[in-house]
Amino acid sequence: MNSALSTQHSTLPPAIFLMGPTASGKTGVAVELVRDLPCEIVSVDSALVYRGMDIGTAKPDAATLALAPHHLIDLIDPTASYSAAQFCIDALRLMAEITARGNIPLLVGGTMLYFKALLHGLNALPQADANLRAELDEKARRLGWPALHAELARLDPVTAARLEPADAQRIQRALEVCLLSGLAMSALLEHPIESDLPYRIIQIALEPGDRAVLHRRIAERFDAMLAAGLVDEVQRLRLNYPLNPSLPAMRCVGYRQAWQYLDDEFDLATLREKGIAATRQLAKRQLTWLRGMEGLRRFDCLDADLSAQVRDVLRDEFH
RNA sequence: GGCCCGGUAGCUCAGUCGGUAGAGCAGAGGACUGAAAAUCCUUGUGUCGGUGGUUCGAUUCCGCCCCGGGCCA
Repeated sequence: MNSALSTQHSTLPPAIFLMGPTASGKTGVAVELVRDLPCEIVSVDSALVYRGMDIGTAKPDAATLALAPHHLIDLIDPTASYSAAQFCIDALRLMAEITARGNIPLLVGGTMLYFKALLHGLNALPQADANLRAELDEKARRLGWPALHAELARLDPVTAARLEPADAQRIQRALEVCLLSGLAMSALLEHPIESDLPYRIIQIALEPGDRAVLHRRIAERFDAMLAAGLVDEVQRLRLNYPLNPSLPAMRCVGYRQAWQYLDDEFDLATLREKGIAATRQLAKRQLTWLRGMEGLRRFDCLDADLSAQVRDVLRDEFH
């Protein structure tokens, strides 16, 4: 049973999406595939882009990267920010380059918004404006986000209606789009997106058959991160960069909690507990994305022969 | 051994002047367009430690027992 995509667009070059929640074993599968197929890995992970954030992001180590190079890791300093739109630009460029070399792009990661944006495209919207965001933050500090939600209701009632008054991030973005473009974001979002990806995409999802086992893996991995020096890593980052806890990099799972621990907000046992809980919650959100996606080949990431199963399916696809 | 304080949701605890109980966290489900490992929404039945008694009715009052912690010996 071939997918509709593979039969309808058989003339297009192939690309593989390998998606899964944190701790599902994506990297292991990807490394196996690289040994077996002429693939190049493109990371689809909003946290792996940061230089110096290695332990807490479970970034593949040097030996693994030597065996299986990853594109789109270590792109920016933790003071900077990345975005879904920038990811799309970078990923499309890399996919074209990889294909031109005669290889298959293998996109691997857990940032489902990035996968979605790549697959379905993004509308033409103004990009983020740090100064405007700072102004809006300041205004929100004085008046509260519900007040800005009310302001949005005047500028863009359609968007305001679908956002909760407490959804600071989306209210801020919607106001930003309205103020920069002079148009309601909802109006801009009505334009059709031209986004036919010129690839025959094989989408693979890794999901745990038993959530409790994934939870155990998450706990073990977080303990390993602590043992490997996660707290020291964050301490080092704080010394080397002018960071603050509201930066996207320092909101990452594990980093946020280590930051609070270093600020004496709680003890080590609490850091562990909160770090593990935050990781579980991340995995849950990732699984919610996957559950709603269509056209995926789904695998139980807890199966012992997971890599072999995926490899066999891909071999069938390519022959 | 005696006295005191606890034992209520997975965890920390509140509460019921006697009418079978509710917060935070965790967990579960969901949303998702340039910060997305983000941001946000929904979701709380548990022999109220056990057992006798009083009572129309006990998780609540009384007795005994069990389990923690503390003080005195």
